[in-house]
Amino acid sequence: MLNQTSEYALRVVALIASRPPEEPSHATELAATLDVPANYLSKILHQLAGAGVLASRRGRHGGFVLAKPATRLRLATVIAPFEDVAAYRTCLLGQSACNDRVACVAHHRWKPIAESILRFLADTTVESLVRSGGAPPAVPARPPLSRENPPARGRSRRR
Amino acid sequence: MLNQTSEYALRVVALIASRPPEEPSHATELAATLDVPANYLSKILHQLAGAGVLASRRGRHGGFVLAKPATRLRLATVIAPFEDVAAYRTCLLGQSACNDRVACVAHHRWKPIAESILRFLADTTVESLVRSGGAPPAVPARPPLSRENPPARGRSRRR
DNA sequence: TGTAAATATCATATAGAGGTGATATATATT
DNA sequence: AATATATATCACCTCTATATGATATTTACA
Repeated sequence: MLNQTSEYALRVVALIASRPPEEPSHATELAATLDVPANYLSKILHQLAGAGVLASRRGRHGGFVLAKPATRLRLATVIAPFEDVAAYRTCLLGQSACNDRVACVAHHRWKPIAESILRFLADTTVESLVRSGGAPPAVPARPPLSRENPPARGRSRRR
Repeated sequence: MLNQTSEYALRVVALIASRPPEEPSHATELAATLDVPANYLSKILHQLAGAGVLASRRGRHGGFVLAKPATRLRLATVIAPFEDVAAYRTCLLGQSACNDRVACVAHHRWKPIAESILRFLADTTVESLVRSGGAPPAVPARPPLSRENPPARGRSRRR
């Protein structure tokens, strides 16, 4: 779904966000914890610092911290340096001329899904991920797809 | 979203499906119509034939037709040879251990979206795309995002 | 002031996606 | 049987994501 680099970026930012901001995290330790190539992660961290997502400090007692509160960090912002997020707005079939007026054959069916992806990335904060951990959200503010997603007639007998 | 090859596959299958099945479509003509590299498309067509999506006939008056009715061709089937569709079921953060029990921090928020993508690919038929063309579905079963997407409250006074 | 500990940067490697070009093979028509 | 018109197949090319490894630079502290 996302490219590898974006995945690393999200994971490392979430990890940093889960730690007390007093002492910065070291690149090598982060890499070991996440089981990600250290040198590669270094460059990602550097790019995230350049993008204003992280702040870095060099030298002894250096490391990385969030550049701003996790409550104000959106997933889209974190992956923006590595991924063309806006591309999800575009045509499923990769056609340049595809919009509400001149649409590819999939446009009207695909659009709501593309929008839900974009909204997820644009609205979800790093804080909300870290806060809930792996647990289901305490207040499921949004009954996920209730009407857009009628009871799956026929083929899925879920449990 | 999809890789280039999958996009070509969907487009070419939709194009073939839009034509009378009596006379098969030629690879070179399809490539020209879709503005896709001819040699590359040839290989894709061949793979689609191998996958049972298309039927091919060699020699003069040869070409490609659908191997079964468009009503029974799902998008997921068309792209399956080129894309690991099941990967969308997996973790947004690429973590191998991520499911309802042991979840990554994004799992419970991401899951409904991943499922809507999978459902779209698994349920949508080639016929439904071709039938509607680029037009919005005749019966707009779904008022797009009225409630899920409230008027951007608050933080939007940026510039 | 020297040194250890950290980030920053440079140079290179590798595999796979996407693409090109040429040739082999099958088939309908003459 | 010959030929034109198709698909099938083979060999190769190029660029980018994903790394790997080494070195340079900054900083805190003994």
